Amino acid sequence: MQDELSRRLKAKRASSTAGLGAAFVAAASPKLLPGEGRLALVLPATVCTGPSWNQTRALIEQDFILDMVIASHDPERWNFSESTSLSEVLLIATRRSEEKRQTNHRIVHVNLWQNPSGVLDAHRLANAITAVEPAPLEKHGSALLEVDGHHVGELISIPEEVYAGRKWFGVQFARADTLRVALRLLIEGEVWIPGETTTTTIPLCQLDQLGKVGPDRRDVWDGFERTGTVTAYPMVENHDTEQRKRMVTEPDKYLAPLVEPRAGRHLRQAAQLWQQAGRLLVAERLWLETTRVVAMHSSTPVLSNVWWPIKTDNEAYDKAIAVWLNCSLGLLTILAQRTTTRGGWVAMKKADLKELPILDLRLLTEDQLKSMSNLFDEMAESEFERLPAMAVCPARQALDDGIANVLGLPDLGKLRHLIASEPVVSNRRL
DNA sequence: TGTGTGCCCGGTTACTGCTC
DNA sequence: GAGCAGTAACCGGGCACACA
Repeated sequence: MQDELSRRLKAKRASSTAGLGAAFVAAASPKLLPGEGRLALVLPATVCTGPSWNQTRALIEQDFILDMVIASHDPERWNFSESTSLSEVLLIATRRSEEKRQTNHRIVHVNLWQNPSGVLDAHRLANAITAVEPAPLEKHGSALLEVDGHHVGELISIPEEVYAGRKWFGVQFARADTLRVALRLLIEGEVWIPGETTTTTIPLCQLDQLGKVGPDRRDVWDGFERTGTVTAYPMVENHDTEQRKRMVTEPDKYLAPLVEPRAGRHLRQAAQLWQQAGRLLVAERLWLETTRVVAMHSSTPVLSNVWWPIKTDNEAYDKAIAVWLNCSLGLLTILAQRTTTRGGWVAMKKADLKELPILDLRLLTEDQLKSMSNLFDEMAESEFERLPAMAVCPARQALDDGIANVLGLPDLGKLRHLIASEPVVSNRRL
């Protein structure tokens, strides 16, 4: 794995846009001390936000200290390299001896709302970065980047220890306040709405503590073939966002177990795969701009080609989790945990889904759990707007209000607006 | 032609059970 | 317990296809 990452890192470094990286390194990174060296890397966002994020960081931190992470939230250009259109992240790190490492090191995140299009623009932006003191994560306020009278991004600094055992959440949101809401929820279990002085604590746990995530689409393909004929193995097929508007779904296809393995493949035992079928479904890959629901509930256990089936031992849990993941707080956790491929084209990897922080239903009162389940039943047939319209979507508002009522939370309207206007969701510049 | 969605190749890594 | 083999679990990403 390390060898593979080394190869990919070197390949990526060689193909990166030298002008942008050089400009940032020259103007925007901290001054070097004698004996120190500097490294600028452009990496695919999948490397920083996907399941291999920890190996990537370990590789860099063998000899370097990460100083700055620059991410583009510009829908017109998610990339820094000329050779790709996929989302990328620019890292600036310093080779520093062990004794010179600071104990209170902070990583500066630069989240660009407009990605500079050339070397001269990059220089001006880099100079602007040096002129702005990053806003600390722990405090309020924004450190806006201004070039030619236009705000083109934000700086926020995050203590290194916040990232212990966690992926680089700092690249996931364009604005500091959205990031603060997400991190306070994920790390502290605190629901905080920007502008409010109080917070509400809710119990969270990992998704795999409440249910088991089922087989991926490859496994299903290696054990079954799809058919319109009724079999003992129902499935939910595809993710047409014009069809998937509700939290409730029914099987719409069937699976027939393979007798022989597909060419060049091992046969997966259908019975074994079927043991992992679930009533709860969570989107495996999605376009944030078009998607309406990220989790659904089926009346019977199913497998799927584009949804993760999740098997719990409690149908009330299935319904409550579907409600939670589709409300603004659940969506925020999905966005934070996502693997970015290109802008709003994102994936929920199995490893990330298992660790996804969700409401710990085991710690709710019986009445609260019943209310969550009832909320699902009441809203099962409601149609949701696409995520960019979630701020004005009556169904999403009703869902948020219902959750807030059950858990004693403040109004989540401001959070809906924040999420809906994130460029990765709206596909529009801030 | 671009966007959105789905298919599936060609693997690697993790896990498990067996033998010594 | 170490080493090994077979199997299960999992993945990146290129490409196909429908449709506007």
